[in-house]
Amino acid sequence: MNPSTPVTAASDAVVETLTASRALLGVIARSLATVMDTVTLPQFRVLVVLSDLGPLRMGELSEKLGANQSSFSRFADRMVTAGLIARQPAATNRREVIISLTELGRKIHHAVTEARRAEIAALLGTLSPAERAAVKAGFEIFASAAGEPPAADLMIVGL
Amino acid sequence: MNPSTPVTAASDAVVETLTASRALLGVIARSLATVMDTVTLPQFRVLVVLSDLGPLRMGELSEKLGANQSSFSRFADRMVTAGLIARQPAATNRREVIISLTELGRKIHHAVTEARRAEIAALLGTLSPAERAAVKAGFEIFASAAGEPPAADLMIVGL
DNA sequence: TGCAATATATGCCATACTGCAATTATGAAT
DNA sequence: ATTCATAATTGCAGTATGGCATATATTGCA
Repeated sequence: MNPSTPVTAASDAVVETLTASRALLGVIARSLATVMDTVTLPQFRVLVVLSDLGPLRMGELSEKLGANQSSFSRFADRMVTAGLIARQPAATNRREVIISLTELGRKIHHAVTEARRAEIAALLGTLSPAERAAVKAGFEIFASAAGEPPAADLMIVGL
Repeated sequence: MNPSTPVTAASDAVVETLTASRALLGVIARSLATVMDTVTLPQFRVLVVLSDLGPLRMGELSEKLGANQSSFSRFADRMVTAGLIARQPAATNRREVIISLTELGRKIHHAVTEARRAEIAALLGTLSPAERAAVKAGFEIFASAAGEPPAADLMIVGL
């Protein structure tokens, strides 16, 4: 088969995509490394969800995380003890409990996000403007074709 | 600030990169979803290492995984019981134990890799040849700037 | 008021993973 | 041959996560 056929060009693109995905996974992993002595991966996932969606009821939160409600209650215990989240009774309903990020929880989430952003910025900074434009274009096309991953999918790997 | 200044162009590229990284994380997560009832994430990481490097001694393997040697011995117990890996005494040295993938272990690793490849191929298949070329170019530039992530980094997230 | 539904928490228990210290088996060296 | 070093395992103990069934508190409805 001729290396310049569309089929080969397509599988080349697959290979490049897989390679790039490993590189990005490295960035993600390193961004997490600094906080892994303070939070576990599942716990960090909670920080992400709360950061994205704001304070949530216990039930809603456990559902978003795909966790058993009773398991999550104890899971929350540990995170409260660690000072990452706070339980507060709902204003309107005394049997509901609202979970929100504490300052520490917010700070940890921010640190990870920022580390990720900074590493990518540094990396792109080493490129020429033309290269950077090519990266932006390629990623833009890919991301719009792939769409945002459902939250449930990301939960699988705890990120 | 004018939206067409280099600075803005650069941060646009950062945003696109972060968005694409989430999309790729979704692909990775989904590829793992099917096997998560058979292996845990740390266990899958072992399959990856053995698949990349071939059979290894207990000590080498535990070191590559950043795990305590005694912890890993029991970790291996579970994986042997699950039929994912096999212990064999080394040919040259009766005190060394070599760990290798079983058929099942190999099959699971392959299933994940293949699922990942297939989803990306399908995704890229929806693009025009020009778009696909742009993706390939962008990812190629990014990947070569980022380099392969150290194995230790990937271990952090268990992938 | 009494009863059903809802939201959370607890009792109980099981598994995965982890580390430190001590043990066993083997190999290497003097 | 005895001693030292190396490779792996095991005893012991602890944390994190998970689920099922049950209990408690509160709300809403009849």
